[in-house]
Amino acid sequence: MKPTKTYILDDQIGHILRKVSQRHTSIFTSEMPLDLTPTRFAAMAKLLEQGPLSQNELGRLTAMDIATIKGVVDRLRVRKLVESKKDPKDARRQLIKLTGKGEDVIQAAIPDALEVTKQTVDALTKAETKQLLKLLSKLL
Amino acid sequence: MKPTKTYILDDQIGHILRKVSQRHTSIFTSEMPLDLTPTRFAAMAKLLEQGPLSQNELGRLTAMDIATIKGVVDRLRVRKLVESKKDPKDARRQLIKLTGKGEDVIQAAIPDALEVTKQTVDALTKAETKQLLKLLSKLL
DNA sequence: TATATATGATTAGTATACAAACGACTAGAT
DNA sequence: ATCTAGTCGTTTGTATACTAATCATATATA
Repeated sequence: MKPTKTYILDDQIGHILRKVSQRHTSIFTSEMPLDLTPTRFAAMAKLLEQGPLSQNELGRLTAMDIATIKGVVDRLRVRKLVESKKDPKDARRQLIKLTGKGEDVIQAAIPDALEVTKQTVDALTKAETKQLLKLLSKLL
Repeated sequence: MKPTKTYILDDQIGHILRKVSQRHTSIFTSEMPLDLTPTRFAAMAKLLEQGPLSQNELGRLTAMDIATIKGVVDRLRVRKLVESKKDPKDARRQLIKLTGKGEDVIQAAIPDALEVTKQTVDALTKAETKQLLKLLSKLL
């Protein structure tokens, strides 16, 4: 008789990753006083870091699919946090850049985001956090 | 003059978690030959583990919001992988259970899911994997 | 130059994910 | 017995996330 393989969902790395990500999102939502989601924040933080980028570039740098980044940029544009204009060098591209308001918002949000990171790894020592980041990075 | 805090997106635990989760989902999608998403698989695996459960219970055990688990169960029901009936003990509840087909499908999928887990942590030694799971579990 | 290939962006469709508001029902306290 | 607090489930709305199809534009190369 063929033995049934045991499969305990809660022991699987994928399920654990999902739950840890959920907790992070939850911390982000409760700690971020501005109307910013994790992805909207990520897009703006990357624009602050890198300056104007094409939409696809921004997506690649924030690990968002081209369809996903489009929605994120659209919602940021509605809120006047970013604006886009044609790239004079390449007619296919839309250059996305922070507005003045967008820059103010992201600057104001960064301390809160650092606090989110801090709270997320609250249960770990500094050494454990470093080790965790090292191990996770190996999985990319 | 107030110094601008540096914020490097790629160093933040939340962003790294998101990317690792994306990679896991991608492995799942390519390795799973059946028409199963990670959440559909998780719901069925938990039903196999625990037997019939109410919809809300199933959601809690799989870390899905009540609105999310509803959609997942609906889609599983359309595919005749689960069925629901009134709980005779509590008129509010719908008891969700695997169908015969559902049981066959989840049993067949388990080896593939174990392979997904294996590939996800491929870059780590056994000891590193154990350490990673331990650290992640502390964050829950 | 002509063409093949690659890249940028949009759209449609499916599937999570969560908040908020609602109605139905249970169980515990009084 | 009734009131109340909590639970179960649905629905609506917003926001990711990815696939596939499509179209426009660039670039490389034959």
